[in-house]
Amino acid sequence: MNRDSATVADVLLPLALPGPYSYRRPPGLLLTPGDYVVVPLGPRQMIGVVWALRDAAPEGRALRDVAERFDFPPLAETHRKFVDWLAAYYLEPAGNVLRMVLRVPAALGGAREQLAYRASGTAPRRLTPQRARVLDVARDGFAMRASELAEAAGVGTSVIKAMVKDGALEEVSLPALRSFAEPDLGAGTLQLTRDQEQAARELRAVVAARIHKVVLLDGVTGSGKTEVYFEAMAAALAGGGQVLLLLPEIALTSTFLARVEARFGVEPAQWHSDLRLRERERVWRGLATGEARIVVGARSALFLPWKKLGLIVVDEEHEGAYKQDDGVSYHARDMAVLYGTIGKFPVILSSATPSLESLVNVDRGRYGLVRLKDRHGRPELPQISLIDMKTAKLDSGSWLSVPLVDELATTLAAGDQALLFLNRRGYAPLTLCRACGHRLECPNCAASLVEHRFRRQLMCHHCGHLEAIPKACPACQAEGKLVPVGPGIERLAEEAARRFPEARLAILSSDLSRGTLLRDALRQVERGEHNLVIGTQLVAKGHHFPFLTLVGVVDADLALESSDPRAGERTWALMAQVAGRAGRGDKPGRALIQTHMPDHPLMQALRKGDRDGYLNQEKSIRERAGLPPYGRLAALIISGSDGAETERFARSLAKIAPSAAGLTVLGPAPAPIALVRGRHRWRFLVKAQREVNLQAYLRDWLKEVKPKGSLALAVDVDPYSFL
DNA sequence: AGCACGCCGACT
DNA sequence: GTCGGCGTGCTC
Repeated sequence: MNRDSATVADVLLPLALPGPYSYRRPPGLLLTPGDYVVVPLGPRQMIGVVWALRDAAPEGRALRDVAERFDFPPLAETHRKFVDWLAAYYLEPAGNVLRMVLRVPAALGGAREQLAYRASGTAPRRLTPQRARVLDVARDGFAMRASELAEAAGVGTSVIKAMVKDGALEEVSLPALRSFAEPDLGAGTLQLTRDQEQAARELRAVVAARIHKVVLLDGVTGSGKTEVYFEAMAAALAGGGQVLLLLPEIALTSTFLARVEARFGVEPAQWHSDLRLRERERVWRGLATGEARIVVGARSALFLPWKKLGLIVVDEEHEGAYKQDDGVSYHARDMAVLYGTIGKFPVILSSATPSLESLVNVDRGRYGLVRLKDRHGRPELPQISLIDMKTAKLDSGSWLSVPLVDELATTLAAGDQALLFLNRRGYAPLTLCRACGHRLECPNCAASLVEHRFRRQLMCHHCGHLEAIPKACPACQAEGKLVPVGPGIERLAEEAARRFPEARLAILSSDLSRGTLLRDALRQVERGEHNLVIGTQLVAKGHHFPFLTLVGVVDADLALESSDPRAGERTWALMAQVAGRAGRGDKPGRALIQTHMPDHPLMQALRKGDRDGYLNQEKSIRERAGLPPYGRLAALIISGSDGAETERFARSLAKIAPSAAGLTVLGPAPAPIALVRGRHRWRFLVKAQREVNLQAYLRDWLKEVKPKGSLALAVDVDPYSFL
């Protein structure tokens, strides 16, 4: 395409439109695909990206002019393809995906010095409600730009201007954005074991070949995978590319970042949800210009405007948290692989408990495999013993069996650290009335309310609904008859404190509020300031507790009870990871697992440490059922505020489902939790053979469907959660 | 995502 | 009689 002669620019806007909109290129404005531009849309101006240039205008439509082009490096072609492919894969409008790229509003503004405002300490002459809100925001915050301040306070910028004039706000100029230093690849070269060196050599060779290839790096906790993929990162950086290290959000700790910094001699750019706006802006710009070379980030870092990515490492690749909604529901590991395919660069998937998907891709020869043994020659898992809860001694009102209590006592007496794992937040998952049997339920969801005793509230874990714990049963009005049923970690902590009054207890769950509180608590545990740790699954993820020698799993059956076909695989990973927390350099770890199903193949495999045996069995079950990774799935969720109407709509969809070879439509059926946030939910499951074009089928089926009123239809390609 | 247009309830 | 609630639909 001759760019100078092109008269029409197709501009993708960050909106759920069916495709790019066409604008006229004003003479004198040179454009190239990928340019960030401002275009008029209805009454307002919007930022978009030039997706294509053309010579001819479409028939019968008067085009409006591109208003402005930002003086900024264009979005790379690879990245634009990535947006298009991801959109097609998940049946999302491309504009919705672009929105995830353009999430940093001010980043295009320029690196110039910017004015910001903060409270001066003097009261304004007149204190209007608007001004009070601005002061509220400005007082405890950092200096903010006028627009940010206005938005945070919910006022117009004129209020800010007037307050500056009044002396209530003072003007400060924000320093220009800090620049990124060039990594020093020799800065922290690490002494590798022979095993690690061999693995690093293989990965370096893949990176040096500059081709697309996926390699699974499989090694137990403590085998030194991190040091090995650092070497691959160094090779990619040496080749001039940018590098992305993806981590589950929870594993993005300062400890981990410090390791990266030590190895590469520079502070890596980081990307996660707690980042301040200004830092976001800095990273976004740094990546687009190519100045920033390394990003350690959570899943949304994939959408940063990479100039030239040369390698993605996905740590903890099995982690289910990689599939979640950030506006668009995508699987970050799968999309990392897709990006590598488009950008023709390698992708490394690292895990101590690889996903079945990745292992099957290794079997098929599509992925390479690099396996690392434990540094100390220890087996993959610490010694695991099962406690059969059908026969074990258990005091009444207690959740810890006698053998587990004995082990805990021994461990604590020896001055070691122990961990009790229970994947359930709150005090009790269920509250019943002893008089009439009534169960306390969420008013918006078909789910029990969970008692949170520390907060003195009942909480719904599906919609966040909170209410006070009632004195009388809401059904029969009987007083003092409500009883908590079953344990959550708060109740477990109560028992632990009763049994071990001397222990220094730590309770870790996502209730600690995300972010800094939790990070602090984890650091205290790492330093050994607590000797008895009680936690939900977040303690299993990527944290190293150097003093821990005993792990007790209070209820291993919980995760197996779900209707999700990946339940077994997930439970294996969870148990292996929790158990893997135990043990340190000189002392072997031990894990005790309480279960009502000691004969279950999963439990037996855990006891024997037989990962491959268990996974082979799991593979054959999936293969026979045609489930992923041997077949493909998509879920269709129909929801609406009226139950009958929602069901009718779901059934009408079933009637128009086209029939196709190699593909089965199951449903509609009420979703496992049929009511969430006051919305009734029905679900289809589409099961297809691998070679069937599932997306094409879904597009064809749904092309003329327009949900009316409160009805909504959502498509989940490759579903992970079956809610 | 905004923003307008549009059709039904409570107010100066 | 109007103000305004948010459902529906459009924006090159």
